Amino acid sequence: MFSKGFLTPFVTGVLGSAAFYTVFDKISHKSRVDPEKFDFLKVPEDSSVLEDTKKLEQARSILKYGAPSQGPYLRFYENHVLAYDQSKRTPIWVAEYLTKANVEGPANRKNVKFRPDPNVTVMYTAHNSDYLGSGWSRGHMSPAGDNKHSQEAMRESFYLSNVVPQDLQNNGGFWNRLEMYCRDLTKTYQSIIIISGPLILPQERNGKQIVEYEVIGKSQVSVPTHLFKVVLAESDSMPTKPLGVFIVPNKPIGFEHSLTEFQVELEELERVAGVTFLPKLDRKQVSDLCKVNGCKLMKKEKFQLYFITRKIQSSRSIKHLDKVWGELEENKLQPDEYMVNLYNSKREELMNVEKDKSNVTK
DNA sequence: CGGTTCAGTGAT
DNA sequence: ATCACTGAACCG
Repeated sequence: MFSKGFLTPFVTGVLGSAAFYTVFDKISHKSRVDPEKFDFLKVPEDSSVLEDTKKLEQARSILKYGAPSQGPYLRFYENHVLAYDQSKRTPIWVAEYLTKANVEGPANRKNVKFRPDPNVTVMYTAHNSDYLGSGWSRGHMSPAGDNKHSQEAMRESFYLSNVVPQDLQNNGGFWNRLEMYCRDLTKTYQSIIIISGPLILPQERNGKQIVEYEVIGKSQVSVPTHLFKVVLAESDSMPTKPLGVFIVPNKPIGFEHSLTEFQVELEELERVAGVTFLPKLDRKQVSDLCKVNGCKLMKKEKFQLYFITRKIQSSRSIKHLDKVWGELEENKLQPDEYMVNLYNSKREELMNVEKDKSNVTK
C-alpha cells in the first residue's frame, strides 16, 4: 500500500514518529513489565510518566479495563492520512503529498458518492443525512482534484472522515481557488505537502471569549468557524522549503480578498489548533511561500473562463452547450483560441450524436 | 473545479 | 413507505 515511490519519504517520516510507539517499545528494555499482561499498549508518545515502574504498576490497576480510547489517532488511505475527531464527526487534520503526477489522470467523480467512512465506528461517524438540507455543503479537506491519478484514492476522498460542513460559496469559490493554487505549485516544485482541517475559534463578546458553533443533523456534526491549510513546497535542488499557512473564515469570500490576507505564522495556527503540524521540519530552512511564489489565486475572469471550459467539455446536448457559450456574453468574457476550438469541436461532436439519435428513432 | 436539488427507478 | 442509486439540470 505504501510502496509507491512518491509516498515513501513521507510515510517513512510518519512511521518513524509517535504513531507506533507503544508502552512496550518505550520501556521493555528498562523494566520487567510483561507486555503480554499489559492490555493498553497504545499510549501517546509523551508517556515519560510511565517510565517510572511504580507508576506503571499503578496504571495497570487504574486502567485495569483499558485506557479510554478516542479511536486510532492516525488513519491511512491511499493518498491521504488523517486524524479524526470522534466527538465532532470531522477530521482534526488531513495530510496529503502532492506531485505533478498525482494531480493529473483519468479518475473522475462519476459514480463516486460521499459516504460514511467504513473505518470509523458507526456511532462516531457523520452521515450524508446530517448534511442534507443543513445549509452547509460537504467540503473536502483532501480535494477530489488532488486524487486524479487513482479512482480508489478519489473514492476514499469522499469518505465523510475527510469532510467538514463548509459554506457553499466558500467551498466552490475562495477555497476552491486555494486548492487550485496548491495543485498549480506542483508545476514549480517537486512535491507539496498539504495539511488541511477545520477550526472552531472563540469570538469576543461582551469582553468575554466565547466558543459557539452549530452542529448539524442527528449526528451533530460540528460546523467549523474557520478552515486552515498548511502548504509546504520542496524540491531537491532548493536549499529552502517555502511554507504558507492560512486560516480562512468559513463564509463567502469574494474576489476582492487576496490569499495573503489570511496568511498566519505556523506557530499561530499551532497555538489555536493545539497541533504541532510538522514536528520534524527544520524551521531554519523554511522560507515564506507568499514572498517566494506570490500566493496569487486565480482572478475572477480567469476563474469564470475556467469553469465555463469545464462545462463545455461536459456538455451532452447542443442546447446546453450553446447555453453555456451564452454565459461568456452575459459575463462579458473573452474566450481564447483554445476555448473557441473546444466549442466548435464539441458542437460538431454533439451534432453527430444527435443526428444518429434521430436516425435511430426513425 | 467545487457543489446542490429534484425526478424517476428499483429493491426491501 | 422509505431508502439507494442515477441522470439531468442547476449554481458560482
